[in-house]
Amino acid sequence: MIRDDLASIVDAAAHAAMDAGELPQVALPEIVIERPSRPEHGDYATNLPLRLARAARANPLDLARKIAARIPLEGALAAAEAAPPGFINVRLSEAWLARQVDVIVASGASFADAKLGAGQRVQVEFVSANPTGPLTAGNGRGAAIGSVLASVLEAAGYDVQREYLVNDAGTQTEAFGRTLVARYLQLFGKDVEVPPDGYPGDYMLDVAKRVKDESADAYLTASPAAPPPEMVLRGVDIMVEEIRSDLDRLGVRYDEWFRERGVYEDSVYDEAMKVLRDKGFLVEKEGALWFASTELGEDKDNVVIRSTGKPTYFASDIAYHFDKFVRRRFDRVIDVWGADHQGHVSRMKAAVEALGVDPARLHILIYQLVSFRRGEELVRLSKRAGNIVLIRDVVEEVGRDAARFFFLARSADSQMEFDLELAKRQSAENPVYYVQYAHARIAGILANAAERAPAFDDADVSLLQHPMELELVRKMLELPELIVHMARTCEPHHLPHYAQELATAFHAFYTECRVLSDDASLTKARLKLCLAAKIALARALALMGVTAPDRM
RNA sequence: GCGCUUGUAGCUCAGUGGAUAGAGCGCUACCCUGCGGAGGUAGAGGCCGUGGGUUCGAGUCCCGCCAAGCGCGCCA
Repeated sequence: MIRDDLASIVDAAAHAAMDAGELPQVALPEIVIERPSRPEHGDYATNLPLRLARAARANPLDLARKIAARIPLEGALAAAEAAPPGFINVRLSEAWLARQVDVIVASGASFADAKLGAGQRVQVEFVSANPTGPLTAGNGRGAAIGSVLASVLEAAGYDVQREYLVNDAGTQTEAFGRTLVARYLQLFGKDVEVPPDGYPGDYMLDVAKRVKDESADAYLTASPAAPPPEMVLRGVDIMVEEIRSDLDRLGVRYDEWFRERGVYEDSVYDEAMKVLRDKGFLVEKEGALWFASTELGEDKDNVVIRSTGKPTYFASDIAYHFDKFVRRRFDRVIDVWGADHQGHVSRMKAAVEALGVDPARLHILIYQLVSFRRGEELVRLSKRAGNIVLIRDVVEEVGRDAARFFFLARSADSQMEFDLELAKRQSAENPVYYVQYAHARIAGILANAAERAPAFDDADVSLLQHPMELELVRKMLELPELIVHMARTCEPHHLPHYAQELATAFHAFYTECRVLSDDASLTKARLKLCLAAKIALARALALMGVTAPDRM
């Protein structure tokens, strides 16, 4: 990648200047290559001279001149100029830029792939909402962030596994089971109330009906106080099917649906607890067993086994992470959690550390909650309230593509307000259509060309010299850099903005430069440029899980 | 009270310590006898919450304050 190459070129130039005695021998800081915001500052810039000035006790502009003079102008590089107060601005060769069209077309669907991950195994776990109800619209944000982050990591060269943790154990599952039994018995005309801590939503009636259809009166003697385990499991399975289909509507797929119950059945839990016990992290107080997280700098300890003898959710989460790191040996694990879980981040990291795993291998990505409104009316999100917005409703209202684009376009750190009415009303003005339109427009031109223009495999791309043509190429070349940046920072929200900029660059080119003309050579070159732009747009859209239509 | 996150254009939001802070929507004025006008061009609109500090340089880093969201269970 040109940006990384440039860093080593600058590094070499600085060393060459030192060896020549033009600047004192000092340790170089990390070479930062940035993209200047103003075009007259070139394609890339480095502030190395400014950072070096103090140690070298020299004028930064002077340093810039000396280092710039030693940057070889060959291949991709056309100019390296010192600029006050001490930048080196680098300009790419226009001939080289034009040649990249051939490179992009040749790489096809793998355009912008990077090797950052070097095949490391990464797990991205996201959504993992309790299977006690259908997914809420708020879960959609986690789904969009998690799935796109996974795709980005894949593009960056990681071996990625997408996982959903199904919480099929614990108190909430028990409440779900009690509700299921109550609803089931009601179907037989029995006078049984849904327990106060249960789930009153109508969907539980549907679950109960399915259980009744499948098992008839097999559970007629069951009591809400003691739900039959296999009945609860069947109910959970039905709920998971629903969740799976909700996610499918959003275009989200998983490699693994991991059952929380599994950590108890497969001795993972016992092993994880043994590790903690052996290391002295488990202490008994007040009749319960605690994880001594204070020893790792936490401000308080946390219960892992209740005085009733039952493990807490934290205990199974510890076992679950033991499974991820020790059993399944992922190099890195990324958990995508909603802000309501943010209080668990540091204790989870402490637990992982206590298990003997470097906590840096665990990245917990917190996204702020989404609030929904319809015009002026605020919509409360609670599975127990009737007024809930489901992800399937959002997808139905605004469409999968717009929903994903919208959820994705904001940084995970910022809260977002989703006005369903606005999203629906403005759907034609939604940026996602702008991007898709650019793709469809290119597809239209290429289809048109297939009929009345010659094949362009042998196009001479060196004819691409118009500023708009080169601007479009520059924008395409940002994608590989962006993928690496997003993979490093776990920030997929840059993708929608990039896609929009790329679409703008294409529209600008299209307005300025006629593609199909009497000039056969230029027509071929521009058709090839169009194809390259289509490839780049399609890749950006594919990473977002948004369709790239040929017509709309 | 303590912790995490946020505060940038009328609205929704971008902005890897750099050079004159950006986009979309909305608003104003333009551009169709040629490939898809779901397009393009131009303009108005900003004490980047606030007060200090670090730095050659701060929207970006540090501290205080104000405001908002979310946490602070032997729930998950």
